[in-house]
Amino acid sequence: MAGKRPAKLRVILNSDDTRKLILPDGIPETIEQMLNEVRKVCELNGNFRMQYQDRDFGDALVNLTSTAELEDLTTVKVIPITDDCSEGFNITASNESMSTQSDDTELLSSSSSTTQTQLWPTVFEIPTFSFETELQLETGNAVHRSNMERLSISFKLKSDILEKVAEEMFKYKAYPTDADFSDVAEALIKKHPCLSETGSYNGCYGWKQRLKTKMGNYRTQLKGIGCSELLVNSFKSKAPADAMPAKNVKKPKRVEANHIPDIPTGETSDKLEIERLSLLSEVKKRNNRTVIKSKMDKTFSVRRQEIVGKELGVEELRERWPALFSINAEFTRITTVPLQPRFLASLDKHYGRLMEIIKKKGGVTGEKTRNILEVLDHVCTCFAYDFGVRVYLLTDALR
DNA sequence: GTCTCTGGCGCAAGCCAAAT
DNA sequence: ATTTGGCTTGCGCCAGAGAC
Repeated sequence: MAGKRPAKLRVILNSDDTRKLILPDGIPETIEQMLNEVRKVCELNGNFRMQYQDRDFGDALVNLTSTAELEDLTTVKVIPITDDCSEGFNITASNESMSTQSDDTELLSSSSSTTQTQLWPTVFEIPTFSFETELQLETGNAVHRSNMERLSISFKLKSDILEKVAEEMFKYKAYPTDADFSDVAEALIKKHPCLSETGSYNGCYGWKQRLKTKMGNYRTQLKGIGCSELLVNSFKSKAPADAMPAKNVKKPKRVEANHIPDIPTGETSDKLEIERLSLLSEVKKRNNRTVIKSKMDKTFSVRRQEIVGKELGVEELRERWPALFSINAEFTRITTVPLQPRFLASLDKHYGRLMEIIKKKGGVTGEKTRNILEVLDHVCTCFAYDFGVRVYLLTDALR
């Protein structure tokens, strides 16, 4: 809100440099005046633009397009613009945590609440916390620099840190690995040394464990509000009527080629046959991944019964379960691991070639084919169970 | 106005089953 | 035996109601 009342703003230049900007004449009326004021007080050179913490979005940083958005005690952030129009921090430290992420990326990622659209970063960037938390961390870091004293962490502080970091991690992965958690915990301690802990070799083991717990709780929370890709993995989604429904659809162990799970409670072979028939038409529709995914999940048990019990041939199986032979859809269905398009394309190619060989000759053996099978088998072991069906069939066909 | 009680809610951590 | 992930538990915060 522009006005003539004196105002104070918190200006973030980088992680180690946050300043207080006093505006005796109030918040300027134009962006240009605002930029000049910051440039003068903070002694900045070069071009930059600004973002501010928007209360409407839980204090997330939003591009500043009008000074009317600002009020007394607002936190703003300076985003330098280099000559080639790309953004980077040439004012001070170039590795500042938020600097390399453009706000466009931030906006896109925050709007994508149910999918991980970005690859895990080489260097994980710790997000900006709430004003209160940042203030405490800033003070804590200053104390830590002078006497190595660690910050006493309140419940609220811990909670805010875990929440924001979990949100940031979720942008990349719903199920981060142990190594990912290590990366993030280390990044957290690196950015805020006052958070380091005694009792572990790198001072961040506790944070790693807390983040694991938080991520689990965060997933539960998201499931509660209907995050589809997490619901797929929950026990309840497999058989809602039972308290421990996972018992009803037993997952196969590794390399368990003859795995046959029971039909879930509340389902019958007839009902699942109807689902199978509807799948035949669903696979012909475009952009129908969600429906196919759901129906394929539902019919997993009967499918396995056919494959293992009835020993269907490849062609017959293809006719009955066409979705099983659509690699992209199937892979996306059975795994939450975001796969790179190149990787998928390569698998698609291998799989296509194998199918061609089998179709033309049947029972073909050979070194190349075996190598391809090895790749597929590895992928099946690493990523999925249902996909193993294909490897099982192909192995069978090549005998 | 303020103090106390209470119920609801959110959270981190504990627990347990399943997978490896 | 260890790890992983979902579900449960218990603690603490907070808002609202009621007593003084």
